[in-house]
Amino acid sequence: MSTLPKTYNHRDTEPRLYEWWESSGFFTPEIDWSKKPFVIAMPPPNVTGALHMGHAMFVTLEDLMTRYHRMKGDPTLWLPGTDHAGIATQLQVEKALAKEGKTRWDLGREAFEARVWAWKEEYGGYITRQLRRLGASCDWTRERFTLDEGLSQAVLEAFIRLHEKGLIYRGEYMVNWSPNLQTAVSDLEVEYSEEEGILYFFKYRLKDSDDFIPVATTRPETILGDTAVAVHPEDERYRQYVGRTVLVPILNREIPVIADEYVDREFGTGALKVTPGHDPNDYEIGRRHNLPIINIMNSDATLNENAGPYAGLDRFEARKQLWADMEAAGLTIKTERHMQRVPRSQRGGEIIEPMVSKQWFVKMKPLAEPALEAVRTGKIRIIPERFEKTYFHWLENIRDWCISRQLWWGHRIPVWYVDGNEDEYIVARNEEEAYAKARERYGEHVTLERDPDVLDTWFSSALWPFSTLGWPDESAEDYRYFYPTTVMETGYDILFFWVARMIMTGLEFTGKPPFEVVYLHGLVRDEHGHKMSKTLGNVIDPLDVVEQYGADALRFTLATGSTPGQDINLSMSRIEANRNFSNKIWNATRFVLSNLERIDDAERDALADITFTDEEVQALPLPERWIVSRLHQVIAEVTDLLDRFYFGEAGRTLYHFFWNEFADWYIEAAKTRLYGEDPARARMARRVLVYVLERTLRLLHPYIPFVTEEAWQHLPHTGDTLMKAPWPAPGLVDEDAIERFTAVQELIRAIRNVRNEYDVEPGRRIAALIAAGAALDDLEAERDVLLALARLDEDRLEIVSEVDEAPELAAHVVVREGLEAYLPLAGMVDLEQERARLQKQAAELEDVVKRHRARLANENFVQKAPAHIVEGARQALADAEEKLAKVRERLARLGGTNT
RNA sequence: GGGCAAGUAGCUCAAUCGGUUAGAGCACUUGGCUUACAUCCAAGAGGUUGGGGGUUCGAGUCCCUCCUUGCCCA
Repeated sequence: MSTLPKTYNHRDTEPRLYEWWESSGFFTPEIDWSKKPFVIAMPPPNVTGALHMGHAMFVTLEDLMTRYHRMKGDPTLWLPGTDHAGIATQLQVEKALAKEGKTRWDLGREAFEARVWAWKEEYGGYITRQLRRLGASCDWTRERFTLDEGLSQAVLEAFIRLHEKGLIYRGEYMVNWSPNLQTAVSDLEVEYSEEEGILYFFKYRLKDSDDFIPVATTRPETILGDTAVAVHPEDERYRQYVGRTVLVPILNREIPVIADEYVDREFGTGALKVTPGHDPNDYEIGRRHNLPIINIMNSDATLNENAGPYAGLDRFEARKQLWADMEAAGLTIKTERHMQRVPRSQRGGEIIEPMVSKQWFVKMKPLAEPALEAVRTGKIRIIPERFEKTYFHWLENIRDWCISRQLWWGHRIPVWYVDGNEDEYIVARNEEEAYAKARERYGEHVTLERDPDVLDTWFSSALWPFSTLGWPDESAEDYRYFYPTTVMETGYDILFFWVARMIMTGLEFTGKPPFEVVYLHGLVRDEHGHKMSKTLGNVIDPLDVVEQYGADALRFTLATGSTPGQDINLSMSRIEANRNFSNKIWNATRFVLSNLERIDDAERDALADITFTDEEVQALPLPERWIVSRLHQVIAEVTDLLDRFYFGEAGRTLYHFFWNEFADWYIEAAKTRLYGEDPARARMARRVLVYVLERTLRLLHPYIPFVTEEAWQHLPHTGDTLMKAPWPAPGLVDEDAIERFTAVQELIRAIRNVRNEYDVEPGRRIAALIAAGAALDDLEAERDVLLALARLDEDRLEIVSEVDEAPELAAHVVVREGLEAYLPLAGMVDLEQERARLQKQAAELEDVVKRHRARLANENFVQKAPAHIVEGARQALADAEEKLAKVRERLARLGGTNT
């Protein structure tokens, strides 16, 4: 033991233990068909991403659940993996190529894909190694990647089945176009920001007239794609123009004036230009009125030939030019500053252009219905509950999902076009099958060309809980045993992106909800609630924290510092405090070990698998009966809290128990036995120390796996690893012992308090006369504890049932009914000071008495409140009255005015 | 415009879906290296729970309203 360092060293310990756990196969569950497994599918991080606090958060919570259930004896699988992250990864590789002065087009599709795979091989291990540093006890032998052979099969199967059901279709619709990425993105991948822009007012001149309709727009370049001007049917100002023809500025194309109720008469001029090709609302209007759609933009957001003289210009350049030309032509009216919602790409941040384009979509309504039902009926429970509302609202208003992406990195859409005709196509599992089908339908000489697009990454993620377990092979053992999974734990920010879609696909393809519980955690923010961002420079790197304070400290902070669905502001001081907690555990263990150094083998063996029967607990002295009972209470409490997903509360309960009860009180009390004369008592104390410590390590292990395992390995134990030690079973709780030891604690605290108030040096032993009342036997028996913890003088400690003649020059404390102490602090007690002290106390007690009297005087309270509450109030009142009487009595004796 | 959340000690957070002295950690004050730990120990101070109104015997907790901040959706 003397070899154990004074401070716990997480830097050496954590990697060493992790390597040992993993190489020992502790993370891999054993399939036992007689038991229901506990399963979590890890939210797959981007394969080439870097670890951030969000990952640390999910590792903390999922590992906590995983370790807890594993110790409870459930076959537990936490299945890890990574996501190919189409856009993000492709961008990274394109960036690397750019440094060589190349684009993906220079390489060609095949070479580029090879390049991305090489990139994945090189950097793909980073993130998973980082997850290991946090202590993630997931089963790496089952690690999956969304582009794996198996998962790709699942994607194919899902696409084909949805297509066969008519739930996948291809069509030309308004989509969100990212000019930077040159791909369509889904509605969810667009964010709207409030920004100041300019509202441009201009004239729509009528054909064959000098008259004009004033129109306002935020995007003048779209004028070139206008196919109508719309006014409200009841708008007196413009009614006369409905049905007439106006001329598109500069182009002089003829377009109609139409009436539509959509038009907001209050906005701008009350007349709306309609660009069905480049605005979602206008697109709808266009459909209602059968307006032609003119696309004026190329995929890189330069204008195309439909823009006439502006063809080839960038969208913003064209805006300037066109406006200048219109000014010259006298068609402009004015410009105004204007707050507008700008659609920006969730990824790159560039302005998204609404554009009509041919894409693949999933029809969502039929999928959404069962998903709504599953949550409504409670087959899936969302924690915290309030997110159910958000979930319902989104699914009830769901729109079709654009799943095609004009990228090269991802699952290629399994569609082949026939003889260059995009309207004729074959859906197949591979080219061979596609040709076979095509030949059957179109004859021997058919040629096929595969759709160049890939699927949205979320399409494959949506299948994650079952694709990772072997689906579509429903006979796969893993699929049969581990599916459906138990808990889906992730951030609330991807409730729509991911969780809802998993539920929809799970129900659609497996007929079962993919999990029972959705547990949503909040975002990790900086100390003052700001979102961590590189530009703000407030990013806290989990790896730095792990290096400085240890993974345990970070985990405990994340686990206890938040409630579900609530953002957490991560404070370094809290992490430091939790690092200190690890150290506390370490040192308590060192203390216990130091007392096991000289014991014989028989005793050591007996300590290895220690339990206490109810009879044994009852036979223990008071402090031991107290701490063991408290341990048993804590076991029951923490187990219950964990089962109800109250991870923060359970963690805090353990922290408090370990530090403020076990370390601060029991260890101190145990010293009187360990250093005393009686070897049997010392042996008894060792048993209790080891028992309580070992069980508490088990309870804490899911939170702080490293320090607990390391400590446990040094203690006498059975089994290889704490990871697999059984979750502690509750035992006898002696409420009476808890109550009586609490009285002892109160007495000691009261004496300490007086010592402090009178500035007695901590080392000095003082005399005491204790009127113990009902506590007489306990105090007699635990005289040593009293002496040690209150620092009393052995020769001048008198414990009696009642005091007849109270000493004059002594500080007086009333602990509770019948329990008082007189401390004749030789030469230190000043009567004036003592009177003042007691008077202050009396005043406080009077307050308490008054409050309880008032409550009990209330008829309604006594009648309506539950009996135990009323009884509690009566008890509290009696208590306070008794104490007050004693204090007053003492005051009277000291000759103080009894105020 | 609609929805949701948050507002509690100087700071960061709790308070287990109504029960009475609102708890921690950090910071602060006083005193201590007491043979596990100064990453420590003992004692202490610090709150009208954002404002106002209501329901109730009883409200941080439920209802209404207003203010501030953040998020989601249109």
